[in-house]
Amino acid sequence: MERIGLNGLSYSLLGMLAYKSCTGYEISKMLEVFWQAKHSQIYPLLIKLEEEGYLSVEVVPQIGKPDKKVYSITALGVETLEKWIPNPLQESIVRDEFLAKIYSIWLAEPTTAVKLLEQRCQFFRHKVAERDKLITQMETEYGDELTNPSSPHFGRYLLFMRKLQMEQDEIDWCLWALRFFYQ
Amino acid sequence: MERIGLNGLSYSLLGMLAYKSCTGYEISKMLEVFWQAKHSQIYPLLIKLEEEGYLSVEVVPQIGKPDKKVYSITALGVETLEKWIPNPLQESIVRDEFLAKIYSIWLAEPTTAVKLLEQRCQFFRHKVAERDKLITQMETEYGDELTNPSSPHFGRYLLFMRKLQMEQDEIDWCLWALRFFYQ
DNA sequence: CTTGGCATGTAACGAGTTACATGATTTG
DNA sequence: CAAATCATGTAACTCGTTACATGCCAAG
Repeated sequence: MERIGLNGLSYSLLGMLAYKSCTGYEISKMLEVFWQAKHSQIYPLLIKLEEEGYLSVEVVPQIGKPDKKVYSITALGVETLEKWIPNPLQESIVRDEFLAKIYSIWLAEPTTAVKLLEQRCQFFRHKVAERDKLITQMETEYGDELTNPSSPHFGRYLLFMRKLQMEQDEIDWCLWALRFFYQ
Repeated sequence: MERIGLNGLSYSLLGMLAYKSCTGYEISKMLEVFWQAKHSQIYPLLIKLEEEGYLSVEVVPQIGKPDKKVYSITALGVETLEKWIPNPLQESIVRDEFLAKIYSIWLAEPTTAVKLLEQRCQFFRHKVAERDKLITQMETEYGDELTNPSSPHFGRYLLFMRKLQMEQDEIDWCLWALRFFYQ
């Protein structure tokens, strides 16, 4: 089963840049939503995608800061993205130490187990709060555009709502699991 | 930030073997729940963990099939697992091509977009059905043990319920997203 | 005056996938 | 008779992380 074309990270970068032009630095901050990668992987890949014609680059000199390289997607890049969407879906990759710990939680002291669950709950409460703020911002800024399937904001909106739901769900489950320790 | 001790996959293997002894082949089938890995990664790691004293191994000759190696966790293995649980949580790794496609979905034809969402929905319906069957099986087999925090079945139960919820949620979200294409 | 943010890159290493290799039994 | 299941392993490769490298500015 040979993988043709680009890899998942490349498509993610193209997708981000189709929404708007930005620097590698900005991408590395925003990419966390669906494909976390470190800058050491992103920068070389942007260079490669630019060399292959999927992206164009403009160097913006700055004072007091290093120059920045603003990448934009090319016509070839957009075409490549569009062709990728109907391709068969790869199974998603999830590697979650927390779930691994849950599997072994019967070995832990109840206090340790409770701490683990409460920690996770706390973590996701913060996530939900942040996400909520972002979504409200988007709603006031773009309104009806968000639910229009051909607006560039649509995909972003769907994704953010999905993440919010995931995070709220994680909290619900933690609270459900904690009940077994209090009775 | 140096990582001490074993890696996530190693702990996952120890966790599985703490529940019950099994072969690398069996592990590779069950591991999908929280840490997918191919047999080519699992077999060498089991050998390494055995050499380091976390596991013991018994070779079971078989007729008509290759001999199998049944691994069991040692006292050192259990101790190591127990110490790992209270350690600070690593952030979970999610790399999901589907979410990346959602981000770029505004570029696709509506029919392509709808197909993508329906495919995903279908895929998770199957998952839910399978998971449901497994959970019902566990419930009839182990009953109250499932909700007892010190039973070996407890972690497994929590995990399976979490996965079920995740899968049902994915369906709900797909249906929600599909609505924007029908009006 | 130190921590964090902005901004980009390379080198060495560890983690994970794909393909190669073998071989009997059962099921369609 | 082909495909799937059981069962284990190695080699070559790609992907991803950690650490190294640089340097200015703003805030506490």
